[in-house]
Amino acid sequence: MTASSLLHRSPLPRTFYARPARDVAKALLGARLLRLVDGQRVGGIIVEAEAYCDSAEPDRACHGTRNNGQPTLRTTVMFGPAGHAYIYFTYGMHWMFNVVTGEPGQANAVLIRALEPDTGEWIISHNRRKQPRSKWTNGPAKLTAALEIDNKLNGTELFSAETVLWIENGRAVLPAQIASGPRVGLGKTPEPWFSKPWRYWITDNPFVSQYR
DNA sequence: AGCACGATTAACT
DNA sequence: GTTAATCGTGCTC
Repeated sequence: MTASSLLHRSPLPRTFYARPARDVAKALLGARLLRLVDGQRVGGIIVEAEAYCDSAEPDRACHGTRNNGQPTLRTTVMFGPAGHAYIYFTYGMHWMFNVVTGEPGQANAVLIRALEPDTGEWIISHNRRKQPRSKWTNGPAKLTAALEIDNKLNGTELFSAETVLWIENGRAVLPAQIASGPRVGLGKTPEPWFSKPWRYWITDNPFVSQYR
């Protein structure tokens, strides 16, 4: 393998993201999330994702619904154009990676919850040392730690030619292999939002997050 | 100005 | 199964 092939990028186009979050979440299963770290590609196959703010009525689980549905310093990117990275800090220590979907002015987004690592695994193993490979990227904050994704990448254009963070075509996933269920970690979110089946994952994939 | 909690994780018992 | 870690955000007073 040559040095130039290591740097090759073929990101999904902006138009891939410009549709409802649930459609994007399902289409992302099997795609490969990649991050350039010290000139090396690091990442894996997306195996679990959740849709937020994808309904006519305000999704009470969605950050974009807070502050009376108006953008804040934190959520501005969510309200912007599709194909950008919305990255936020939570629980005092964790970063979460989302892709912005839909039309500008709406706060649609998809949370990437788990990857099957397949690229630059020596870098992932360093970032996730002390953990077994099965737990390197099987959770939303685990994968950001593994791929060195933090606030410096908030707002990144995932489709630009020079991006250091992008998603490309990966593995084919048939509709029959996609499972769905309620989103994880919604806490006090009221019904019906608590139970909306807007979490999608690849059936039987061992890197899907474990706990509820 | 103060406060409760979060789109979680790892290390406990 | 239970709990500490750790702090920015949005909401209430």
